[in-house]
Amino acid sequence: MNETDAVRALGALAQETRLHVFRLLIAASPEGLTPSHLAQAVGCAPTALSFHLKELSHAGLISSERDGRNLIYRASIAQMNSLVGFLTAHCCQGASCLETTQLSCDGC
Amino acid sequence: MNETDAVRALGALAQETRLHVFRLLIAASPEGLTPSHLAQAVGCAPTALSFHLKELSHAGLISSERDGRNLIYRASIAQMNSLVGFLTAHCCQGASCLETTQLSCDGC
DNA sequence: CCTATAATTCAACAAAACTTGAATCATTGA
DNA sequence: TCAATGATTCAAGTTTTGTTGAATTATAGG
Repeated sequence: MNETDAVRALGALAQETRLHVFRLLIAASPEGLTPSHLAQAVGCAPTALSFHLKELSHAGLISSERDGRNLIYRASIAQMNSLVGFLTAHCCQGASCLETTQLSCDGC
Repeated sequence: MNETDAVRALGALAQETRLHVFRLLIAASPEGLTPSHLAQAVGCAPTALSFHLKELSHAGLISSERDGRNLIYRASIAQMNSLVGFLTAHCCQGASCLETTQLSCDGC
């Protein structure tokens, strides 16, 4: 994760609908959710949801897989860990800070 | 930290100049840096820097203190910890995830 | 093959964020 | 008190984001 990737990831999360979607996907890990389910859960039009899913996906924070007529979106825990690591690195020049550990999930 | 606060904090960090500034302030914790120093370090006009510092400040990610003619800006480690905690909460419904620890600094 | 469902893409518009230069405020020191 | 320095505010214009409805792609099932 570099500064450019971090800005993109942060920008992807810095929007009410997208943050809501992402947190639903985090909570629904590792099964994932379909766009129809997400659209209903966050109360937004399918077109708008697609736009937001693309933003999250482009930032590497979610991925998708087709299952028949449905798509299944899942949160990318690894990317989230990279982002958190990037944000908390080098505090106090490393002199007096404990580093954070990362999320470690069965099946994520 | 709630969803609204998180969107504001993420939005504050989701911009190249501001992320750069914030990371400089994290690395310079707990001493902090002046706007002149930051403007020179990130290569931006004083007016633009003021705008960005206000965004970060409004999001609670930094704070400032006057020292003569200078202001000294510092990163707010506590707010950063809250944000990271909010982002990583409820993964896998808590079923199979290790939580992250927080930054713990002497003097931050 | 045709229809229905799930989801996306596209183009147009509306809203929010960013940059710039000029003006203003606060502090220091002559 | 006046000039100089550090920093912010304001108003403008530009750019980037987000929303909407219509059209399009992909898949399943009759």
